Amino acid sequence: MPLKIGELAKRSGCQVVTIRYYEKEGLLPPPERTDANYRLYNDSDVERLHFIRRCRLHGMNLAEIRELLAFKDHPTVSCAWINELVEKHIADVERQIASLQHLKTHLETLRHACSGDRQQDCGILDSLDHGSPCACCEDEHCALSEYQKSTDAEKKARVSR
Amino acid sequence: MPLKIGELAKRSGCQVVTIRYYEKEGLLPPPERTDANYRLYNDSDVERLHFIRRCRLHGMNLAEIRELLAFKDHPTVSCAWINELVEKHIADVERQIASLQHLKTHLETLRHACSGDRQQDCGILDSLDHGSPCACCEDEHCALSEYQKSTDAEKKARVSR
DNA sequence: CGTAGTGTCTATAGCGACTATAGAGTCAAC
DNA sequence: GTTGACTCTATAGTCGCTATAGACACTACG
Repeated sequence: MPLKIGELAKRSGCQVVTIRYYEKEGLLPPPERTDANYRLYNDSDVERLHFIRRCRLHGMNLAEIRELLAFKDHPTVSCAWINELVEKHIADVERQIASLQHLKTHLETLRHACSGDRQQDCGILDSLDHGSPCACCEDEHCALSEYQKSTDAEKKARVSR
Repeated sequence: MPLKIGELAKRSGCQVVTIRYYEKEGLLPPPERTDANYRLYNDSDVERLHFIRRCRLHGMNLAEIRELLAFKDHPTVSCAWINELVEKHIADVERQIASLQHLKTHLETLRHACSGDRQQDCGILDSLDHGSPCACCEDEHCALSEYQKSTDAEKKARVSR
């Protein structure tokens, strides 16, 4: 018994609009329709959507998922590249963690820079104004500025809600 | 001696278009102009832009930076809320780190799921198809799905390049 | 039978912080 | 005078959704 889009949304934990969006983006095939033009999904659609959501949870972007789906549909070559994809994501995640940990030490330095309750000469503002965030940031290879650069890749592999 | 926009970009490490964007967004005041309508920046603009970039590096979004700048320009109230802002960012960053570390364990499980070199029955694809990513994700409070939710806030405080 | 409430449809615009592109003007050096 | 680097404005694109508007479909209740 086929599902309407709302039921599929409930089962997959994503929103109705997101399902339609995946269809528009070519990740889900155009489903059958009722006489009233309502979308009808079958078991293979349910599985495909779950696959997509799992991939998103693993930080993959839609282009990568499209590739994986194409391979699933027509596994013509070796899957070695999938290993590489996963390795790449692990490396990405490690880089993000390192950057965030560094960022955290910076923020903690900031936190102790001001006692609060001041109308002027707030130590935090001073620090944001003049201080280099920490000694390591004096040189070119500050992890915090690396963090900036890393976010492009990061942005592309983001899951929201 | 005032700077043209390209020189300011070099000094601040951000791009020309980004500077114009900050002006459009009201973070930088409209600068003076040459007869040829080129923007001219003075020392206080340089400082202000550095302040903005440092804040961005600390993961603050443009709305927060606008608030900080307004306070810097007219420090009429206590700066206690700045401490709160920093605390909030630390908590955010901690949440992001936890989510990413969890994501990493998931990806590492995936990595060992397939030896590669297969045309069919790739273990990684199987795992993405059917497996729940890890035992902890069987219940409702999986950190990985928390990761999904956290990214809204995260997205708002992102620095790219 | 009407109607209220929910679900679905399409199309379009908005989010955040930029980034890219087009087409035109400016300036310095050769 | 012409090449190349720089600047200007205005507009559209990025990513993965999310929100909105206006219309149609379906079900339950009186």
